[in-house]
Amino acid sequence: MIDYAELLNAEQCEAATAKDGPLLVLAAAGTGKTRTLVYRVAYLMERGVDPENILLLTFTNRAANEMIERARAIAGGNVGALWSGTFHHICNRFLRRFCHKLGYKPWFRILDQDDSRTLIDSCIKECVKDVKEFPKKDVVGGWISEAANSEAEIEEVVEAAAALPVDLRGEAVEVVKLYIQRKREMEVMDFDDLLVNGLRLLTECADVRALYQQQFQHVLVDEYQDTNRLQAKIVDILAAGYKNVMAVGDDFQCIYSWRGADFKNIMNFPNRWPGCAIVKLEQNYRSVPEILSVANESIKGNPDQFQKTLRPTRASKNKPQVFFLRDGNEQAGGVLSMIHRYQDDGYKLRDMVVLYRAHFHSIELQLTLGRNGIPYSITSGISVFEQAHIKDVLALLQLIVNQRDFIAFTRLLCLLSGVGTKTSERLWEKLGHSFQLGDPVQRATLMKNLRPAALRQWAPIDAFLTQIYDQGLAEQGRAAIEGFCDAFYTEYLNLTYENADKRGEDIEELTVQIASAPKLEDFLQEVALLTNVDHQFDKNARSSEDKIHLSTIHQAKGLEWPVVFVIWVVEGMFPSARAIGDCEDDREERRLFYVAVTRAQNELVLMSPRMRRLYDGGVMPCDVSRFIKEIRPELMRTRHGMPYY
DNA sequence: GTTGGGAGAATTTTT
DNA sequence: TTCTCCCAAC
Repeated sequence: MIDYAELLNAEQCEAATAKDGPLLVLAAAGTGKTRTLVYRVAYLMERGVDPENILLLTFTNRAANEMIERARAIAGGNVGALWSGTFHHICNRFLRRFCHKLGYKPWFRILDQDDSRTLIDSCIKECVKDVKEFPKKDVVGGWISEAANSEAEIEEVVEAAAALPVDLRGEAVEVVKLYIQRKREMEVMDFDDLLVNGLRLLTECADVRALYQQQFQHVLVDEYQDTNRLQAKIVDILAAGYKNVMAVGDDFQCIYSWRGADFKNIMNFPNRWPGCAIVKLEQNYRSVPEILSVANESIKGNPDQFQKTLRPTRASKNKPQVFFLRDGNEQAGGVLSMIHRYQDDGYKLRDMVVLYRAHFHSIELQLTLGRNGIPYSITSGISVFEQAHIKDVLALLQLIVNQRDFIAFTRLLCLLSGVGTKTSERLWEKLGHSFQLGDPVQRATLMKNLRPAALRQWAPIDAFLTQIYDQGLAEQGRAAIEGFCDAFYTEYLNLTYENADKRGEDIEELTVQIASAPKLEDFLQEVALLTNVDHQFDKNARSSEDKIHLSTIHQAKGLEWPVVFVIWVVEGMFPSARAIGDCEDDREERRLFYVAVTRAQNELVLMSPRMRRLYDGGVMPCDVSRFIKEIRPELMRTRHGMPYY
């Protein structure tokens, strides 16, 4: 029997042991939100709820895994049987089982952003007369995603698009319709389709809806402030049966509205769920009072919020520091000397993090750290699984698993010199729109139609395919990758990339992961949904090396470190000029600043250079960020120039 | 049809 | 600086 009142504070305990019915937990930063959720799960299980009847929706897969592990430690048993993961992940799970009701095949593939943009590009080329004058694939992709996530018709979004001249609207709609058609033909879904179709399944198929409403006696949602319209609907439907829905979030930390997240979801939650109990968690266990003062003060100016004030529990320590520096290089030097100083104070590198608004803000710092032998890890912009060399290898596996995967086929064949998209299309026709790698007849057809140069490269691949299919090893993945690398890909890497060794290592790591996955098919289906955040922190947890971490603020969501640096706190970069645009709405940027500040436990260092060097060698002066100016000077220690060391 | 060179543009945040 | 796109040569 767990003594909740002993282990949790009064607020947390109230939330964790709340009686059935809708519940909104407003959990400010660092108030033990995860802890509360974990104990809620334990409490439900103690009360006899079967884990299979609990659904836990989280923002990253990593968060889900962490909660499961912690719950297992407390409640034991078969916690692993509970349903958990991101909305995309859970929808994927629904769809794998029931998508035939929407006319899909259960082996549909998930396109990652790169695949999806490539497909959009080919649609543009197909329907647009003057490609030069037409918006690029990323812009078009933005419309498509916006339409999906806000449940708008594509015509509306196109009409509202500022970047699009009126006379191109017709073509724009055509492009989007073709994209939708192509996805259907190829049996693929993009990220948004997972949510859209997941919701359709629940609204259009009464039996599926009833099944899951029956199953999920309790629905728990973490980071509810960052749900979008579709996600909120999904929650509402799933929880409609038992009405046991627990939404946990903090409107101060809504930082994904550009992706369709609408913090009105959390503001209106009590209206949508009458009789909803509300618990506020305001006792902060993470940060020293000096950091909380800065956090509270910085967020105060934003209107339309549930008023919450972080109450410190920790003893007083140092005030946050602000450094005004000359430029990015001096800033990097400043971070470096502060790192040394904190090491002298007994902090490890892994206790520290450097946060910034956008990935490219970290370039100088990476160089400086590298030159000075400070090991660092970084969650970069592209996911590990989105890098070209990984996708090349995965294409082979995808084709093994699904012989109709034209995207994978093209990717694979275009690796051969002398083969481009046209040739691959021609071959695909010749092969009858499918390519079974294990079929000697089809492979012979392929080889007959390859040019001599390409054929020379393909021959060793053919030989190794014969071998692994003879030995029945193809479906295992590991043998396939290793054979492919030996026969062709390692050499290709060496000829194509300077850092071929590093890429080779990535592939080896991938091989290990695939070998440890229960089923190749499942791994391939999930791989598009694994984020670099999931991957990065898994990897760090496994590694014993001591490294400082570099991250965007978005990716630092939900995490904490003893020492936090925030760099480039200057107007135009943070707040980002692009994010604010013309409408001068800086509320979300301010929330982002709040998130950055509240990651810190003991020490917070803000850095604000006076100028920025541009790529062409020019310089651009920078104003101090409004976020620094908004904080009363007496709350911080300020210094002009480099820190002493 | 493919490839590689050269010119040009441009730097948010991510499932 | 780095990536992307376009065009000209194979």
